Amino acid sequence: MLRLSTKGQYGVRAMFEIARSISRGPTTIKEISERQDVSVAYLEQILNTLRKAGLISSVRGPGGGYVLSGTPDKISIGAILRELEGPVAITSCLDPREGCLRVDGCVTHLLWKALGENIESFLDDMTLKDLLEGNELMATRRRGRRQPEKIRMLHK
Amino acid sequence: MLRLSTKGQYGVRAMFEIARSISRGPTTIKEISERQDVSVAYLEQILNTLRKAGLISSVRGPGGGYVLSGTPDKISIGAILRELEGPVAITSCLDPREGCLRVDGCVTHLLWKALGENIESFLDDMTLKDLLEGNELMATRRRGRRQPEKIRMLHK
DNA sequence: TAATACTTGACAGAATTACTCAGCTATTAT
DNA sequence: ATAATAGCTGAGTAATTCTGTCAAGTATTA
Ligand code: FES
Ligand code: FES
Repeated sequence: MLRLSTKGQYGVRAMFEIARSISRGPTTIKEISERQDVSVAYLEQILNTLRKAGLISSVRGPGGGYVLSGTPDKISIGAILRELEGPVAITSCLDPREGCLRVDGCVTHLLWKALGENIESFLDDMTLKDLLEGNELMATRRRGRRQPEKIRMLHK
Repeated sequence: MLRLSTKGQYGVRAMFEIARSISRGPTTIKEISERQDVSVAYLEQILNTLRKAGLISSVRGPGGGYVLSGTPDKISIGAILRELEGPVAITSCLDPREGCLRVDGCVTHLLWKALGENIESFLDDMTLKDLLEGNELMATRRRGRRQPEKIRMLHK
C-alpha cells in the first residue's frame, strides 16, 4: 500500500546523481542513465518536468547537462516528489484538485489528513544534502567517522 | 502522490461503522452500505477479506451481520489496511514479496525505508477506538467536553 | 557545419483499480 | 418443511493510471 510511482523514485535518484557530481559541472542525461539504470527517454521526461519547476536548470550543447538550481540543503525530497507526482493526497478527498462533499462529519477525513501532514513534513524536512551525507556515511562507515545527526535514523 | 485505494478507505469506514453499532449487535452489509455510500457488492468483497483475516466475524441468517473480533482499541487502522492493500511498501524494493538487487549502496532505499516505518507506526498506533472518540468529539464539540489525548491531533 | 545535448508532444502496451454479477450456503421464523 | 434473510465466492470487465517509447525538433559549441 501507498506506493510511490517509479517516476518519483527515478526523479529523486536523478537529482541525487546531479547533486553528487556537483563539483564536476553539468551532469548529462546519459551519465544519469548509466549510473542509475533508467532509460534516457524516460529521464528526458522526468528532468524536463523538474526543470520547468525550477529545481534544476539545463545547459545545452556539448559539455552541457543539468545543474541544481540551489544548494543541496535547500532542495527537499518533498519538493521533487510534488512536481513529479502531485501533492501528497492519501485520498481524493484531500487532493486540492478534487475535494469531497461529505467532509463535515467524516472521521476518517481527519485521520488521512493527519497522516498526510505527517508524511509531508518528513519529506519536506529531508533534503538532497541528507542523501549525500547518508551516501558518504555508507562509503566510509567502517572507519568510524562521526555521524551527522539527521542521517543517523537512516542507518538504525 | 501516495494514494490509498478506495478498497482500503472503504474498509476502514466499514470497520468504523461496525464498531459504532457495537451495542446494537451485528451490523448488516446493507446498513453499512447506506450509511457509508458504498455498494453492497463491493462491501461483500471487502468484508470477506477482513473476515478471513480474523478482524471481524460474521453471523449468518436473519438478524445476522458482522461483529468485531476484538475490542475497538485492539484493532488498528494499520491492521485493516494491511489486509486490504498489502504491506506498507513505498517502493517495490521494500515489498517483502518482491525485493531488489541493488539494495547495497542505495541511499534512497534507506530513505524510503525510514518513511515507510514512520507511516506504519502512525497507522499501527491509531485504532478504531481513536476514530470512535474522534467522532464523539466531533458531535459534542460545542459543549466543551474534555478531549481524549491522541485524538486532539485530529482536530488541530 | 557537424556533433553534442537538451526539448517537446504524442502515443501505446501493461498493470492496477474499482467495481458488478450470478449463483451459492447457512440460519432462523413460521 | 419452507420461505425469507443474510452472508459467501469466484469470475469477469470497464476505466484509469502507470511506465515507458518514439520521432522530430532547437540550442550551443568546437
Ligand atoms: S468521504 Fe470525503 S472526507 Fe470522508
Ligand atoms: S533501487 Fe532497490 S533499493 Fe534502491
